[in-house]
Amino acid sequence: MDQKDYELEFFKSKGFQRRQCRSCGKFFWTLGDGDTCGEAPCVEYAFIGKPLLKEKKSVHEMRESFLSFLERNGHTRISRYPITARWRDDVFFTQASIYGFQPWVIQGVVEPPANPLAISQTCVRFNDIDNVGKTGSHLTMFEMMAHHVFNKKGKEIYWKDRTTELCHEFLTGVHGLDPKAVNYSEAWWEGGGNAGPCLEVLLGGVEVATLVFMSYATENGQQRPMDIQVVDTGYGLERLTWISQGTPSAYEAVFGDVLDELKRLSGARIDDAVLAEYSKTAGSMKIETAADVRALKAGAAARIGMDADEFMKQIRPFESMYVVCDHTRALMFMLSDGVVPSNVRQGYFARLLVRRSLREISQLGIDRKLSEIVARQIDYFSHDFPDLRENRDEIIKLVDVEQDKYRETLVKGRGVVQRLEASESNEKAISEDDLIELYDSHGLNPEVVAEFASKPVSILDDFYKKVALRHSKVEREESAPEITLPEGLPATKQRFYKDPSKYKFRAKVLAVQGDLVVLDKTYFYAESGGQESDRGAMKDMKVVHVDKVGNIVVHKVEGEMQAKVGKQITSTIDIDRRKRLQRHHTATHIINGSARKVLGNHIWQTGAHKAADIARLDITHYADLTREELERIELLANETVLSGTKVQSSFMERNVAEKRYGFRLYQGGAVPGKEIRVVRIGDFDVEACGGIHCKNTYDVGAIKILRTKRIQDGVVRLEFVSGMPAVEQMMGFWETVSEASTRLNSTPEKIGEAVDKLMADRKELTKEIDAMKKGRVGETVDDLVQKAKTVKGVRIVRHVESEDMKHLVSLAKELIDHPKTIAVLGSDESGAKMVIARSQDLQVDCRPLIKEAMRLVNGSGGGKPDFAQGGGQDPDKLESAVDAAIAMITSALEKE
RNA sequence: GGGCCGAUAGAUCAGUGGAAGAUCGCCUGCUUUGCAAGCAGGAGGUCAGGGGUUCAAAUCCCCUUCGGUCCA
Repeated sequence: MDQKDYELEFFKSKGFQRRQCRSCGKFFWTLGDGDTCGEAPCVEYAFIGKPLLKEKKSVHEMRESFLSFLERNGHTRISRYPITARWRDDVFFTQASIYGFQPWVIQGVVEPPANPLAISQTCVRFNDIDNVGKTGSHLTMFEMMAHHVFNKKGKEIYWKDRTTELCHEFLTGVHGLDPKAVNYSEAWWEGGGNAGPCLEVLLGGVEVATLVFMSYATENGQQRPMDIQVVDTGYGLERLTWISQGTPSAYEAVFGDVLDELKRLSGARIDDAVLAEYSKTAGSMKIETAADVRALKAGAAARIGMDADEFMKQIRPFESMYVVCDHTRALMFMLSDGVVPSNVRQGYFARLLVRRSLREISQLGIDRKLSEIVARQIDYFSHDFPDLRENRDEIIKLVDVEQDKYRETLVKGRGVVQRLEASESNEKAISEDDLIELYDSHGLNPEVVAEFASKPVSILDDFYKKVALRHSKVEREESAPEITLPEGLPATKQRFYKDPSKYKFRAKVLAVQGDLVVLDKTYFYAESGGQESDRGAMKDMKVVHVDKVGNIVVHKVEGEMQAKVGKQITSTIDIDRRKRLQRHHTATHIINGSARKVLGNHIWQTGAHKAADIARLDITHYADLTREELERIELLANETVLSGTKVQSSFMERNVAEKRYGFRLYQGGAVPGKEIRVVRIGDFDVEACGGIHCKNTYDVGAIKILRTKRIQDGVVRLEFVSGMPAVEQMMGFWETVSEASTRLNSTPEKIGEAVDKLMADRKELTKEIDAMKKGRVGETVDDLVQKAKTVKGVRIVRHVESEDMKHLVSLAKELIDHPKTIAVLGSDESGAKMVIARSQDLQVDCRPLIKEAMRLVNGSGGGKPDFAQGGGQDPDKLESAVDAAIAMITSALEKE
């Protein structure tokens, strides 16, 4: 950290002084005369009960005051990005306002939607989920308000001074904060491969904003200056709102109606002073285990001279209500933005929120569906987020489905716990290992297990740490090495949007690297958005693949290199392939639109792939598709094809497009940039998409859905074909069916009946065969008993035939029902098989006998003393093995 | 993406290498005015699929598929 980074003109001109916190040692800038930095734990919350801003604001008012203040100061207000960061593969959720601009805008690949801009970005973070409700300020979902500037060389807009000035003006000018009450502390920020100095804006014990000046990119542990210097601010909407109201906790300030409703339903009461005291202490402590929380609460209780148990009893329901408020708000935004609860990835976090909320609601004794509380959240927030109202029914449906799934898990879990208790050999209670297993494998947390168990269960404080130990960390696999191109190549001019029917063109070769060719312009479509690349020819070389590296198009060729840098070269595109890809891409949009119309507004694309011969689309949905739903989707898709609707692809201002079509645009993930390409199929489907499409739905020809598959909980994959492949598929089906029906001596229409008949016949035959076999055993038994030789009053039955083991066993069982009988049976079917069995009135141990006899056929055997089975490899020696066994039995009997 | 648990009759589940089981449900008969219940009998299985080990695999090992669950 370099002190010069923080010596701002703004500070000097206003008379700020640089001081060092006597408690934590941090340096900070201030107009006041305090000697601490101004953040807990160095100071206590100073605003509880005495708000620092001139007026109390709700979250709605605070957000609006921030955004309009920036608008007045030359910023363009843009809409929030979805909470699920579909445009990135390194994170699941939008965790900060800057996420919407990473990586492309920050790297300079695409232009920002506006510059400078103002935004209030919905974010979720799950790392502190255990602290939610307990600390008074932690939230899983929050809004990060921000002004961002992207400064290119020679086109600087503003940097540290103006940023800090805006912040200071917002707090003191707009909200009447005493200029002496705010400190700006020096810090260093790092994240997502970038770094830079930052100022933490500290106020009343709380950090209300961070002003980051992103300056460096970290590569291989080295820092180099970024091409674009980024102002990355982040203002905590909830914290500012809290400070403006001075309530005992942030939750009391943020959740308004919803919290009131929960208080009414639960009937819980608490003295504000108790809450305030708890909040003050909670804010200054790091919570790691359940024991920490207990110590914290005991401390707070002592300070207000209250009994610790009584304090806990009062606090507990409030913690539960805060958790429910926070979780349901986060859930509402996640579900609205297209997360479907699931057991993996993003969906898991939605599930987590639902299950945690349900447990707290049951703790509170509130007998309401979770969706009813979520509905209150929607009502409270939909004025500022109209898409919430639009998706209301879907959100509620998803919550209800998820609540049902948890109920099922609990029903199953109850059975597991009961069986576990029943199987415990002694009277021991459920062990710690059992608890971990039940949680990790069956989703039952210890509290739930304790409820199900008949005996008391002891729960350790470090339970969740023990669970974490079972999940060893695995190194992330490195992705394939990137293609390295010569420095300084200009962006390739991509011409296919302008003239998608141009299949032959000349262009200048800019670079050749191995089998890769870069041109100054191209009509080849590079693989992106799930659409495979074009193929074709470049002079006599085959173009086998086309990729985009940054904004440079790279053609991979096969054959002797004919491209020469600086020379023109002629290329042709494989027209048939291109047309198939176009059809499949347009068909994908049509299927997506059909699925949403049939299944509901929660349907989002979560993946797609368009090849020349088949396409697939993954959609978010909470259940398998029924046959009827599938048929309706396919029917609607084909009706849309036949409607002959124009497919319009055009570039639009991002803000205009969002205003007109909403977030639905971003099916394939948010597309950054000032201008986005919008593909619109009438009123049926509108998506931001860079792919090449048909001009009219007619051109798609036909769509045939081949199969659907639930690829994970919450995601359904549809595989389909369009155009000629659709016709080919249908012809193929027909051929298979008619051939099969011919073989069954039937017709395609009656093939079902024919199969039924065949199956019935088969079953009957199997039964008859079994019955016949059984009958024969009965016939043989008497015969064999008659013929048996007798040694000292014991019958020894000898029988060798060619039957399966099952037959030998049932024969032996019948034989030894006779008194004083030993059966020695052999079979040479698939190797040598043998059974030696005796009636209950004899003492001979059959096991050594069979072992010894089977040694002769290169095998072994065993079983019970009265019934032994064995076998070996040499059927030729079976007879002598049987004889050997009988000889052993005979000599044993004679010795007695 | 990773860890763990699991897949046996229509359902819920037993079954530690030697003939595939229980309970509920289903069918038939008896009983009853009818229903519930009871009694007697019966049907119902690719032990998820594929390899391997073994004389012998539902059972042990490997792979695949599917489900559940925890974590990222």
